[in-house]
Amino acid sequence: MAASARRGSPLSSREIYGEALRLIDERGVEALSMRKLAAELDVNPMSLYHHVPNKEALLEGVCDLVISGIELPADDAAPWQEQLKALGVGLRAIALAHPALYPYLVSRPRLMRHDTVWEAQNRVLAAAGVPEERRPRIRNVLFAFTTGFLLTEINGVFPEPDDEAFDEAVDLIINGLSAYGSCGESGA
Amino acid sequence: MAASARRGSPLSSREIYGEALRLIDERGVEALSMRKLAAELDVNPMSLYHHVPNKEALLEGVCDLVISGIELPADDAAPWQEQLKALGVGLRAIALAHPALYPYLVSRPRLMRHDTVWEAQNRVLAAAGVPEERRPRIRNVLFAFTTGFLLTEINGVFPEPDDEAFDEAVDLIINGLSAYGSCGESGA
DNA sequence: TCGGTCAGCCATACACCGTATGGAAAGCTA
DNA sequence: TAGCTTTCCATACGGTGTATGGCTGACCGA
Repeated sequence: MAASARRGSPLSSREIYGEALRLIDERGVEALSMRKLAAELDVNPMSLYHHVPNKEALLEGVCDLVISGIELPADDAAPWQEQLKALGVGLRAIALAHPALYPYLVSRPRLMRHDTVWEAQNRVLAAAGVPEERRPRIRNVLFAFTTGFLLTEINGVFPEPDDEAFDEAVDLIINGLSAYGSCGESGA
Repeated sequence: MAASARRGSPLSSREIYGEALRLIDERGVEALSMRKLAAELDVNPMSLYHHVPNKEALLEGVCDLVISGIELPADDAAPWQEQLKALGVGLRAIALAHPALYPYLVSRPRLMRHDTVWEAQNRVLAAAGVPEERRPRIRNVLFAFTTGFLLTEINGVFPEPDDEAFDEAVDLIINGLSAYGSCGESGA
């Protein structure tokens, strides 16, 4: 492996994705360019193309990097209302950690199809008493509501990052889901 | 007003916005460029800048154009559940009519602060029995959920445009809101 | 040790983008 | 007719993503 003329070690796609994420977090998605990224890595722009097919794939890789780092609380002992909230908090943490990337992140199916998120949300729905055959669709709705709320929050459409709005949103969903169970057999 | 060398009548910002919207609907937001737009209008690219300060403002104007065309059903006689659904249907119509623009549309405060939408949603919350002091925040949540669902649907994250998922989403919100009223004084 | 192979890197170039600048042309007012 | 304003356009600059093709140095079988 020919080392870069300017760097000691050769590039890796992991390193590229990491630096791209850093740039996005710092200056926004549209400020990211292959040239700037290459400069930041002390490398010729075209060198990136030996590890990443194009910019689209670069962003995809950055999304994967973030998604792979998701850690969701999985406390099956807790009542489903608390689990639901914990799930929301987990997703919100990602949104707040990478607000610039988040709109891009939720605009592709990757996050939605992520196993950890899928299973966690499905588990909550089961605990809430949602009949199995309705779970997939309701879980899609739940996902859409969650990311939609976070997007709106991130985009600054709310007056400001608003913890109370978040609580209100969680409550609204909890109340909504309660009706799907056997009419009131809630835990907590 | 000097007429264009190539066209009969002079440009107008309205005409520019309209054509831009057409291009966006046809080929997507990122396919829109000042040059292509000018070509479509049979005009020199720089001519656009006499009616629109920059591309950012162009998109803003396109959003305003779409928003100004919103027609929401305002049937106060109907039970709030039906009004809520009608509201959702109205917003969904915009999303489905301009799927390419929609993500851009909801990423800025314009739509959220739109009077017609604001008042209609607030009215529904009032009819649902939500206490007045909690209405603004809950209406923000409602807005976020609605646009979030539509965004997810538009982005093709769902298997396909899914009317049943939409119904499920509406039901979930209705159930959620019902808990805010006087515990069960629902119409219809 | 030698020669071949090849992954990794880079220089150049192309087409496209948004738009700053400044000048030409057409209409209105006086 | 003179001047002013509005509209339009030609040119140019610095940025973008990336196609193309050449270089270089590490590895490997002989």
